[in-house]
Amino acid sequence: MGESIALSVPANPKQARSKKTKEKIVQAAIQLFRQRGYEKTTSNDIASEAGVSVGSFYVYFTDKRQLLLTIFDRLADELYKNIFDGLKPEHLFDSNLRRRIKQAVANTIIDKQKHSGLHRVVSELLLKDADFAARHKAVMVRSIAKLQELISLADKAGLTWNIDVEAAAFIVQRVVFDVSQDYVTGCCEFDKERAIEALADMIYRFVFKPRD
Amino acid sequence: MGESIALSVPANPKQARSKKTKEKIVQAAIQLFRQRGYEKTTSNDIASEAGVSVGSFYVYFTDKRQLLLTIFDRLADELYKNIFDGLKPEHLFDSNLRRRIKQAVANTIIDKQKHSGLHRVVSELLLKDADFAARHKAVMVRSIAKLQELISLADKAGLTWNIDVEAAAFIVQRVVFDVSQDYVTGCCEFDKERAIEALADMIYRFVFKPRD
Amino acid sequence: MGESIALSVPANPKQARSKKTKEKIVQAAIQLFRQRGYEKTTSNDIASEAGVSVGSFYVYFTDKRQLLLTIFDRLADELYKNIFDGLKPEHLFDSNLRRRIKQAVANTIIDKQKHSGLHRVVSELLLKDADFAARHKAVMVRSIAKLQELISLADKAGLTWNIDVEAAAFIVQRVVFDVSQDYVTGCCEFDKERAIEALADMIYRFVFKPRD
Amino acid sequence: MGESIALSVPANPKQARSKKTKEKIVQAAIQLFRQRGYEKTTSNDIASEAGVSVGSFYVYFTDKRQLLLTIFDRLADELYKNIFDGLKPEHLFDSNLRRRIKQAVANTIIDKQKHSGLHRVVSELLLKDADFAARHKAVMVRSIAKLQELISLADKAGLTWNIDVEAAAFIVQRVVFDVSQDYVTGCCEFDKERAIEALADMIYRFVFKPRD
DNA sequence: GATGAATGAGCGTTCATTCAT
DNA sequence: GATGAATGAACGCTCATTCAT
Repeated sequence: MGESIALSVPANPKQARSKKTKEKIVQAAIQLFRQRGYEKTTSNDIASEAGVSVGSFYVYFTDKRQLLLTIFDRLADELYKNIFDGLKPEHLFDSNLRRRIKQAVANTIIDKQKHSGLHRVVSELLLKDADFAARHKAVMVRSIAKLQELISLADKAGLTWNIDVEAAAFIVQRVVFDVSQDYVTGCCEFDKERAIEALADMIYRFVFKPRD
Repeated sequence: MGESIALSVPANPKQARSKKTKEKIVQAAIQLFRQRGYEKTTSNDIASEAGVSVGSFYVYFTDKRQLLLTIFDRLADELYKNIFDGLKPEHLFDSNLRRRIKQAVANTIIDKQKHSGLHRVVSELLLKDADFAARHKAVMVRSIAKLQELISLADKAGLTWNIDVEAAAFIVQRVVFDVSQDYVTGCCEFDKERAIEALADMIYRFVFKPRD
Repeated sequence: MGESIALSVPANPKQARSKKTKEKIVQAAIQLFRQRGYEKTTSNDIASEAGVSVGSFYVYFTDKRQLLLTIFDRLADELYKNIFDGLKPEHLFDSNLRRRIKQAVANTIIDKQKHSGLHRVVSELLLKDADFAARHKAVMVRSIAKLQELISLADKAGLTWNIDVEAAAFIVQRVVFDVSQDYVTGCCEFDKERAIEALADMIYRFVFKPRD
Repeated sequence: MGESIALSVPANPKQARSKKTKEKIVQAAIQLFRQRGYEKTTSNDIASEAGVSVGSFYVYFTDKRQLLLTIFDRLADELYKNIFDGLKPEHLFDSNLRRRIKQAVANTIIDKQKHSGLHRVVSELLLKDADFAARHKAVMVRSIAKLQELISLADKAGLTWNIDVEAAAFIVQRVVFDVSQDYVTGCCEFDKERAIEALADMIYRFVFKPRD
């Protein structure tokens, strides 16, 4: 068809080139950040790895930090969705709630690992960069609030132990995110499948009374 | 006694002065690391804060990194003791096991907070420095092994659910250390007392069957 | 007439377009130089302000410097005319010679102020660029020669004190150009009208004997 | 004498070395600024010319600009003194007032030439750096005020023409400083002695009525 | 001719480290 | 041992200029 020909000949070939270059830089950055961390990766390194000049780097990004800040927001959104899309209020009454919890835990770990290099780098900045820390905190607070909503519902439905709902939401969120992060930092190695199982068990037994 | 004489009149006054200088440097480093983090603290800053010359700094330490490595080892040992000194095999059969667990959790958080600045700094390096990462991992592995020993005992005594002992040890250790670390990085703020309570509950319910 | 046809239908429309593009660049350069000075105006800025590509900039000008050099020549010619068109040998015997002098002084100051931004920029380069300095010097020398011619005539006609004609020409030229430049650089602020009056008085009393 | 021995063995040889290094940098800066101007002289160039490392440059000066700012203040003070130390109110009634004026003019030119390279460089910055411009303006204003004081006195004593005292002070100051600056920028070359003579004549005839 | 993405030498600056005193 | 002036490699970043389209 004529249309497919039109698609294969982009309106503006220059913009396509730009996009490609930008992507080359992003990919090079991800790779180097993964290998060396944020600080030890220089903008010259990134450009060189991407096969472009330093000048090009600064055409597309104001600096190293801004590159990462942008990526961070994307990551955070994706992660949030991956976790909570499979964890709706109605699921609380499912017979397979436990499996759902396990799935949410697994999703968190899997998602973090998928972008392992970036999560490492982000956490490197979290400790030094107030902006990163603030954004990260906001994401955590949002997740905790979401969990609290769910647990609170379960609580009202008499599904849970007599617990401190706020504290439970806080702890559960921390526990899942932190262990996921551990798999990212590589600070410990334990069979992922068994760890997920244990984590899900722990959360389930902590919050919910045994059913039937 | 000869010993007390030796202590009050050091055989070598120079060595005493050395030790004092070294300690001044360490203390200055701790203070500055706490305030500014590792990267933003220069060796000149440390020397200047300690009231010694940069030259002296390099007499006692090969570099900034080695100084931190030393500090790290001290920290790790102290933390390990604080946690496990109150958690012996015999405690498993105590009626107040739960309180013991809570105490161990509290100890971890308190200890980390006591040296909050340093833990931050160490975690800054963990992500970039293989040596730090390795030492840190070793400490984690050691803690996990210790926990596994305890849980295994409990398991054999029929105190626990039918659980994956290894996975449980791993998860419990991660959970406690990570949440403690969260209080260090300031990534989230929740009333410590309630968090400790929740964490202890979670661990207890996860591992142990309800008693009578 | 053929001429009017030629004007309304240019032989080569491309050349007309070229000229227009070139002029757009020149105007953009003038505006930006005025606002930011020479160094702080990049060639990318100029092209962008002119609404053309950097590439086009380099089609019409070898570089930023050459652009300014062109502008400089225009400026210098215009200034020279403004001053000396009202100062002819025959005016020396006019009864209103003093008014003529005042007018020449005023013209110099007014002309410089009209292109104030550009004169600033030119003087920025004068100190660093030998070519600019040389051209500027040539203009000065030409002005001094013109003045010397006039003063020499007056001298021969017995209108002046017994003065060093060459030195007088030199000083008078410097004085007028320099004070004009002061109003350009904004290094001092004094009511222009009174300054012009004073300057004219000074020159008149210096060179000419009182008349009648 | 013991004292001379003490003097030849400075209390702190390190401070002497520092001072020497700093001076080497200043001298190198002056030389290079002279040759290439401010912008074209890099801090690396200065360090290299001074035979020290870039690091040393930044030990003694926060940056290139601060180096020049410091020097500027010194220059300005010295110049002010050189001019006005020989031009006191009482001199107005001297029979050799004209010689005094000539001397002040000569001092200005000579002083500027003595530090010719620096004055060039300062004037380079005057056009781009608000701080420099402001400081320079302040010096000019101070000089004009001083001159106005003198001319005003002469005016009250009936020594002058019926002139606009403020305008006269302004113009005289500008004229002298600007012509001096011309000798610094090298924008014109005329025998200095004759130029000074002419300038002094001009000022004298402009302000003062002929004396007997 | 016109475009604008790409270039890369070179800038100002920092700081871990050395070494003459 | 102690000092601190000196070092210089290496960083992040700019911008005049080129050249494939």
